[in-house]
Amino acid sequence: MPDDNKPKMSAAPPKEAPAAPRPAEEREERYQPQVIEQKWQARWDRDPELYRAEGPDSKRKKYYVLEMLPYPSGALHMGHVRNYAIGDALARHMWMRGHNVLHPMGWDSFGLPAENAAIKNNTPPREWTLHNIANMKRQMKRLGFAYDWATETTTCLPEYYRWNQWFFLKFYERGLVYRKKSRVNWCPECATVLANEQVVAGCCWRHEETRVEQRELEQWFLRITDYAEELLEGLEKLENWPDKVRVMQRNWIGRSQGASVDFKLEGEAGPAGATITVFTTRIDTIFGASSLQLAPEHPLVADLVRDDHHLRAKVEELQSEQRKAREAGDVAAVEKHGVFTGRYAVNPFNQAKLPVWVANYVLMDYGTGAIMSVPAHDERDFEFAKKYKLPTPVVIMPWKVGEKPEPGHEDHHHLLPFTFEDSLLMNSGAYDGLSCRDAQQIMAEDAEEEGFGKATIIYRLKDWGVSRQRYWGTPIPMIYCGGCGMVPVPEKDLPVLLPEKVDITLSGGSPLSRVPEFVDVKCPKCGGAARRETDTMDTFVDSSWYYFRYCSPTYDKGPFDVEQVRKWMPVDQYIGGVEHAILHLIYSRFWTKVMRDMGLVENSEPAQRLFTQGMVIKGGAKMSKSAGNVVAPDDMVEKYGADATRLYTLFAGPPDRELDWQDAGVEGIARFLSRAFRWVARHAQPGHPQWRAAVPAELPAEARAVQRKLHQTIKRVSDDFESRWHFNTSIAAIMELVNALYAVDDQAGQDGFPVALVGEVQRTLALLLAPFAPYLAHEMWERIGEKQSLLRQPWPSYDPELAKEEEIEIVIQVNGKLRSRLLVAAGAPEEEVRERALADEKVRASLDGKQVVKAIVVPGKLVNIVVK
RNA sequence: GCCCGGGUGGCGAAAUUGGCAGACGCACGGGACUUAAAAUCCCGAGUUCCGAAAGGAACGUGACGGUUCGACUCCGUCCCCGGGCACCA
Repeated sequence: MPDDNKPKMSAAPPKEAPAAPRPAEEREERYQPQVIEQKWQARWDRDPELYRAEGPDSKRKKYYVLEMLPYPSGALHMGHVRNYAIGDALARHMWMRGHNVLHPMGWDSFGLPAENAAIKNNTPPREWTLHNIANMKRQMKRLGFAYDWATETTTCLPEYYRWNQWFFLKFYERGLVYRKKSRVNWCPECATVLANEQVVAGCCWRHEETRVEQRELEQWFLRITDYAEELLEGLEKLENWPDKVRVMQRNWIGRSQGASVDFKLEGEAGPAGATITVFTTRIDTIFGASSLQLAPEHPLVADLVRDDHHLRAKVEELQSEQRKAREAGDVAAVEKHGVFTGRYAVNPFNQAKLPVWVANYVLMDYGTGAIMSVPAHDERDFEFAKKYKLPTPVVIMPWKVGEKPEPGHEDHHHLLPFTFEDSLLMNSGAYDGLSCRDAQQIMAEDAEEEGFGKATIIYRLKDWGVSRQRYWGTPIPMIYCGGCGMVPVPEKDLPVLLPEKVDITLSGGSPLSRVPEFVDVKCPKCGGAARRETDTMDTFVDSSWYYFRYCSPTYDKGPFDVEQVRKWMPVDQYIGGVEHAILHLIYSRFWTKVMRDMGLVENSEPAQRLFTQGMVIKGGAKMSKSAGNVVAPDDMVEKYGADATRLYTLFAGPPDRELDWQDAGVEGIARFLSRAFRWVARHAQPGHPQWRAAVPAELPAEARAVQRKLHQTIKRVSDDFESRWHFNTSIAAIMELVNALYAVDDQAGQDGFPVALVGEVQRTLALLLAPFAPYLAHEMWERIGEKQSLLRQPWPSYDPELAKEEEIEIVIQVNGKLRSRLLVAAGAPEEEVRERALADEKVRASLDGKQVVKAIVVPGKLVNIVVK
C-alpha cells in the first residue's frame, strides 16, 4: 500500500527556473504498471461480487453489454483485446451512468481446431480446450476486464450442450428439422460438411486456400428458409445495426419476386406431357422468349437425352464443366454454351413452340433450374442467342416511358439487349401497351387463373445444414430403428453424452460411428436394437443462443430461466467482428425468432444495437504466424502494462476502422499514463482542509484556464460515449488535459491553482480514465483518499458555463484567405468585430487600395472580407 | 459488373453543422538536467520559395471540374485501395 499520501511538493520551485527538474534525492515515484496492476488484480479477485449485476430489486435500469464469445484457441490475440477493451469501456461507463450492467463472458468451445490439435498432439480435445480456457481466462483477468465470472458459460460441457439437443428436439417437433440427401459443401481439410454460410468465395471459412467440394450426402437441416421473409423484414427495424451488416444479410437472403410458368413439353418419346416450370422476374417479356434453357443437372434432362449418345455426352460435358467452374470459383467468367435437345415446349401465353436446350449458365440450385430465354431483354440470353443464332424478338419499346425516341429508333436492333423496366409492352398480343410493371402483375394473375403459373417469391437463402462428420461437437439426439425408422431421443434421456475415449483420426466417416457403446442403443419406441446418429452439430448452433444462457447460467430446468431472460434480453449492445455478419448474426436472429414462436422469449431480435469493430493488422497485413507479424497481448502487458495495451487499441484509431499496430505507439500511451500518474502522485493532498472544498467562483487566470480545460474535457469524453465511440479523440482530450496540468505544474496547490481545484481535477481525471485504464484509475482514486468503489461513482458532469471560452480568437480572411487573427471577448457584437477586422493592420496591408465589397462575420469564428 | 467503406504530413490520425487543415500521439530535430547515457522536462516542425532574423508569400486533404464570400466537408465525372455479392433468371 502506498504510504506516501502525505502532501508533497506544495512549496514553489525556484521562480527563476520553473521548468527545472527536481533534484535527484527528491526523485519522485515512478509509474510501475506491473506493481499497481498486480495489487488491484489481487483485490478484484478477492471480490467475486464486484462485477455482478444487481438482483431483482435493483432500482437501476438494466443494461446488457455483450462481446462475442471467443473460441478458446490457446491465447488471446489483439483482435480480442480490442473487442473487449471497447466492451469493457462501455460496461464501466454504463455502471458509472447508474445502470445495472450485465457483462458476461463464455467460451465457444466445441469445434474443429480442438480436434485437429488433439490429433497432432495426442491430447484429448476436452483437455486441450479446458487448458486453453484457463489460460485465456487468466489473460482476460490480467487485462482487467470487468466480467462477472459467475456467468461463465462453456459450450462444450454437457450442462450447456444438453440444451442444444433439447432445442434440436423442439425444432424437430415444430417441423424445423429435417433430414435429406442433397448436394452439400465438403471441406476436404476439415473432413466434414459445411453450411453455405461457411463457404467464402468457394473456399472453406477456416481454410481460405481450400476449395470446397460438392458431395451428395444425407444431412440434417434446419428450416431457416421458413423465416426468410421475417429475417429480411426485421432488418428494416435494426436501425442500430451497421448498414454494412444489414446489406450483407439482405444480399444473403436474396429475395427475388417474380413468377413461375409451366411450359408443356411436346412430342411423344420420353416424358411426353411433362411440363417444364421456369422461374422468371420478367414475365412481362414472355412473348419474347425464343427458347427454354435447362440446367445440366435438371432432373428432366436425363430423360430427354437418354436415347441419344451424342446428346448425352454433350450434356455430361456441360455438367462437368459447370462443376469445375463452380469449384474454381469463377462461374461467371465461363463462356456460355449449350446443346439443343431436339424437343420443343409450348409457351402458354402465345402457343409458340420453343426449342428446349441445356445450357451451362443455368444453375440447378437457384429457382427451378430452368429458364425461359428472352434474348432481346436479357444480357445473358442475348449472349447465348447470338452464339447459336436464336431469334431475338423484341417485346418492349426500346425507350423508357417519358423519354423521347431517338430518330431512326425503328431499327432498334443495334440497341439490343435492353432490359429496362420502365417501358411499355409491344408484340405481346392482348398485353400490348401495358407498362412492364403492370404487365408483371397482370400476367402472373392471368397465368394463375389459367392454371399454368403464378406469382412466386424465391430466396437465395438455403436451409442451414447442421450435420458435421466430426467428433468435437454436440451429438445429434436421434436414433435409427429398423422397425420404427427415425426416432428422436426422449427428452428425459438428455443429454446424449459425448463419449470421452474416441479414436478421432480421420479414417473416414464420423468418429462416433466407431464407438459401439455410443452407437448401439435400444430403440426408445420398440426397445429393439437401434443405432444412434453419429454426426455432431455445427458449432454455430452453440453460439446461436449462448447470450440467453448468460442470464441464468446454472439453470437446469431448461436452457434458461425465462424470467431472467425477460428481464435482461434483448442485448442492449453487442460488439464483435464484422466477419460474423452472415454467419453467427443470421443464425442467432433465426434462433431468437424460433424461440419466440415457442413462447420462450418475447423479443424477436437478439440485440438492440450492434457494433462491429475493425481488424487489427500490422504492417498492412492481417496478423498471422505465417506472416510473422503477430503481437502477443501477454508480451505487451508484461512490457507496458494492461492499461497501456488496452488504451492503445482504443487510441490508435476509431474503433470501427482497421487498426495498424505500431509498437512505438504503445510506448507513447505508457508515457501518457505515467505523466498522469506522476502528476497525481506529486500533487495529491487528500489530508489538506481544502482538498474537497468547492472551487472558488473567482479564480486567477491560470486556474481558470485549468478549470475550463477540465470541463471541456468532460464534455468531449462524454460526447464520444454518447455518439460515435471515437475513443481515440476522448483519449486525446484527456492527454490535452494532462498536458495543460503540466503547463502550470509549478502553480499546483498555490494561488494560481488552488488546492480545491487540484482536488477536483484529480478526482475527475480518475473518473474519466476509469472506463479505459481501470488499474491506474483505481490507483489514483485510492491515492487521492477516496474509499468508495470507483465503478459505482457517478460519471462526472460538466458545467457549460465553466467550459466556455471568455476570449475567442477570430480569424480574418480576405477573399477566403487567412490574413490575420483577432482576440475578442466571447459574444462581442458583430459590428465591433467587423470594424476591428477592417481596422487590422495586416488586413489593411493586404487590402492595398482594393475595393471592399462586403465583410461576412461568422460570430465566434471568423470575418471574411470580400474585395474586388 | 453491382453494392458498401476508405484515400489528409515521414507514420497512426483530428477537424461532430460548409468557417484557422494537420488536434492528440509516434518517429525526428534542438535545448535543459547528467561525467555520460537512459529517463524526465521544455521548444520546433505540412511542402516550396523569399529573408541574416523577425517575418512573409505561394502551394497543399486521390485527379479534374462545379456551387459558394469561403469546400477535407456539398454536387458532377473519373482514378486507386479494402470489403461484400455475382451467369441469381
